[in-house]
Amino acid sequence: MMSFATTGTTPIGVAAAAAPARRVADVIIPLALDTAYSYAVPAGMELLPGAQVRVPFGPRREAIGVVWGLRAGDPGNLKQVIEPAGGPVFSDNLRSFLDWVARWTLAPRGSVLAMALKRPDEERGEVIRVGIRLAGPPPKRMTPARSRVIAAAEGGLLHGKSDLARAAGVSAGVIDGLVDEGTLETCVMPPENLFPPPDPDHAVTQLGPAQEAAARNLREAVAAHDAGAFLLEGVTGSGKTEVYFEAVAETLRAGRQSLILVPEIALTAQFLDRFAQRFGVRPAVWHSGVTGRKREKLYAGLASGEVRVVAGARSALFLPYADLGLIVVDEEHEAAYKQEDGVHYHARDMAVVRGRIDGCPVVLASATPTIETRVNAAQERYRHLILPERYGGRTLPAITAVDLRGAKAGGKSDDKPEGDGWISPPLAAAIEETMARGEQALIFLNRRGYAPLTLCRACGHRYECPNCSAWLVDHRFRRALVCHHCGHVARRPSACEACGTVDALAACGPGVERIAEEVATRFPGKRAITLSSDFPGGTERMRRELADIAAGKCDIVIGTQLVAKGHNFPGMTLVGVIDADIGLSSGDPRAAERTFQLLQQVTGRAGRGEKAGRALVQTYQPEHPVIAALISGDAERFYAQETENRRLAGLPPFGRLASLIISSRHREQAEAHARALARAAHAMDLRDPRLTLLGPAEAPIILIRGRYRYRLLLKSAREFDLQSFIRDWLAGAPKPRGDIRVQVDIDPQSFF
DNA sequence: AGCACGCCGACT
DNA sequence: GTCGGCGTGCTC
Repeated sequence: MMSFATTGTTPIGVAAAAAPARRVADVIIPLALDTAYSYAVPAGMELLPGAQVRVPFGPRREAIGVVWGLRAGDPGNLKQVIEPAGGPVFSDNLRSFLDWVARWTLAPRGSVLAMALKRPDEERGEVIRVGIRLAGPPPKRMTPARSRVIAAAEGGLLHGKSDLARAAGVSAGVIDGLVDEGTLETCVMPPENLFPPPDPDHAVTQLGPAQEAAARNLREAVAAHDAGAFLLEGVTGSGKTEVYFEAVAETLRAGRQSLILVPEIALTAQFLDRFAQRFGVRPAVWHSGVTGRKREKLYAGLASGEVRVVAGARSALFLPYADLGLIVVDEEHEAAYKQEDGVHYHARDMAVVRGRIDGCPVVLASATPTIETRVNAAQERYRHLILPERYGGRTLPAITAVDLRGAKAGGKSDDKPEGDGWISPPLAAAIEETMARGEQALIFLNRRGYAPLTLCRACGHRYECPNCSAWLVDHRFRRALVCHHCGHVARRPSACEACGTVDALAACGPGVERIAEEVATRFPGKRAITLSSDFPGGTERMRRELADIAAGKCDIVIGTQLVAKGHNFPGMTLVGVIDADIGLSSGDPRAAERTFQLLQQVTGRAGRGEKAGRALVQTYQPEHPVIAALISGDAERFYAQETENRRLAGLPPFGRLASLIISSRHREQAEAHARALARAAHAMDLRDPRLTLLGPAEAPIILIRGRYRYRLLLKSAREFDLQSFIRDWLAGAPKPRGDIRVQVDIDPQSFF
């Protein structure tokens, strides 16, 4: 059944000839396996290192893997490579990069390879596209629809059938009729060129002096194949995009490829059109939603080098480029660059590594760079390019705090919201004024649902998630209680589940739905819309609503962090923040920085258009460094303080944070193993103070996709090799029994 | 990730 | 007796 009988033995007829090279291929299979498996290379088979091969795997399976190395050696009774599998050859650079990522993330090499092997499912034949062109005399009976079609088909050019029908405003039936009459004829259209080459000199932009200086630096780095990272920092509207477009242009002139990494939500038509204005065509786009034939063609086009510029989400970083000459990471600070399932990696950092390995510059662009990137720039690991000015002298919105503490803390008591409302009198007045001027207002509250806590008025029972003991959030619109950690959904009961009292559920605290209710009663007749990630009707409907808002068809927008990024609302002149303190006490080491950036982004939504904007920020902690920095606009000082805090706490970028994720299908097992590891880590703290166990010993266990997960947080001094420590530790720790898995996330971005 | 092997409860 | 549930471990 297997080929053991013949492997290692030369077929009789060839035996007398010179001994054939005995070659062994070490192959990585794109499964969660770290080891390379060795296969005999049959005599006469041409194989290069990095080639894709079909190999037997297990008793009755085949797999497509990548040759990680070729060596001379005794094939013994190894199985044989079945055949080369076509597709791009993975270059030495790419394999080194994938190895590096696997080592860094402690992920199996096969899992990392799988991210680069987005293999087309099947080689499918070219679809024949039917074209239509004008061929004969006008039809005997002319109708208005028919004349429109003929007018649209004028000039003898080829038209796609559906395109032509759309252009003429008729159905395909009219065209079929004209084909039958002989006026039109069908023919085979040449395959569509999906990726027309961008033209570096299509529409050269006039740059300001600071932009020009930055662009010159980037052009030189591209031309010199200078493998280094740049931080390109500039406030919104300072022209960062134009500057890195110049680096893309230079890469195009050199005939090499550019990768522009963009957070997936920012891959909008707006961004692509901006590229098209500069380069004549839209860039190729890669993200999880690009599927089927388009994905296959793009994959092949990148590997052949034919596709010159790709704009992609983080997964685009792992593709087999033929000749990568530039990587741009736009909006470097975006948390979307962190992959938190499967292989845990941060695309921004991996981009810098790929640039090193491939020998090309990496540009990190942001208006609000993260602390780690700022420090890398300050320590001159990254070169720092600054665009200090906003285009056209437009000003940033004026931000004021609304002190909610009331009289006892010295604030003005009349600033507190009345009764059971959440909108304070100053904010309400500001909304009134904005409405009176016919402008738009945005009310921001980063909390989905109606109320974050539900309890029974009769017995005080709190509704908690049965899986992870987090509070269940009241979603009145969906008539459900929802766990925001694990997604558990329960019907909203009418009687208390503890004491049975009917209609005694009390909602505590505000969520966006509750604010929407308050807006509806306080501003009757105003058109209001609530935007959050559980918006009913999906992305398509959301997109339409956003377009309506931009067109001014809405007076008041109530939203979660969804409204903070990406979308531009030109008519928005007021932003009200209901609770700026959310997130400040979350225990997340990045809480302050995160909150600051979020509030900066959302208040920055005011006054993007013609008219100046302002923002009112409701808070119980007006003196908190985050709020104070936001009000004063002194971001630099805030970052300096926050950097110092991190240094004192030994957190990134001055140390490393890692979380061990322990997961099992059985809650008790996950708990027991996590406790054992925590004890081991604690013992390690005492022996080696460079490594510390952080966070609450009793972290919640949460259920994600059928597995209970526990997160153990560690920090270590920068020079301490956390990865090798964890590897050794896992090797020495009592073997996890059962279905327990341990994963590692270096520099995790979020903590519950 | 599959797929086989194996160890327990339910059935012709 | 053996069919099949899924828990466990291996794949050059």
